[in-house]
This record gives sequence, C-alpha cells and structure tokens, in this order.
Amino acid sequence: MAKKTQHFYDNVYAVARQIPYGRVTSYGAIARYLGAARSARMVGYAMTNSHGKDVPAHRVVNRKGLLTGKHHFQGTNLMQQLLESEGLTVIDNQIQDFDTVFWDPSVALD
DNA sequence: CTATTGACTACCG
DNA sequence: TCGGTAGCCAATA
Repeated sequence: MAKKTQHFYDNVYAVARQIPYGRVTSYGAIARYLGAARSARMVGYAMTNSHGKDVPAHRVVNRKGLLTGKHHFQGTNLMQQLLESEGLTVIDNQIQDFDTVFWDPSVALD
C-alpha cells in the first residue's frame, strides 16, 4: 500500500474529494490548508497521481481560476466541459465568477 | 548525497 | 491579471 512519504499526496486527494459540486479551489488554498502553503506545485503534481482515484481534479485550478491543468486531461477541452457540466462558466480556459465559485477548504472545513 | 522537474505563486515593470 | 523572472517544495532519477 501507500508509503508514509505519500501522506502529502493523500492529504491533497482527501481535500479534493471534499470539494462540493459546482465549486472549485486553487492549489495554493489546498496546500495552505495542509500546512504547506509553499507547496502549491506539489498539489498539482499530486493530481497527476490522482489517476485511478475519485479525485475531481477538474475542480482544482490555479489561483486565477485558469485551467492550467486541462492539458493533462484526456481531451483538449474535457476539463472545461466538466466544469461547465457542473454549472460553471469557463471562457478561454478561465473560470468566470471564480471568486463566487471559489471554495476554500480552510474556511469550509473550519 | 545532488540535479532535475513541475496541474504554482509572488513580485516587478 | 499582461509578461517575464525568481522563489519554494516535494518527488523522482
């Protein structure tokens, strides 16, 4: 099974699964919630390993609501369609009303 | 052990 | 929120 060193990844997956439907969060927000505010890159990096898990990676975007990770999805616009399918509006790889749909774990789980 | 990398963020102009 | 650069951190080779 998973090693102890992956506990950071597991935390990322755990938080990502808790993202409500129709909401999104940023890598930095998750990282900060985990106590590793400077490890935002690791959060995204962990998502790469999220394959095979029920982690809604499409709900995790960068701080500006930009779909930087859509590149890693199967389709070219799969990530965007997934978000739109949840009632969000995405234009030019950027989530509209990002501030409104933003979900902060450190606040929601508080 | 060191070097490389990456789904980031902050800062500067 | 326009672009380019620097800094950070953890995993991988």
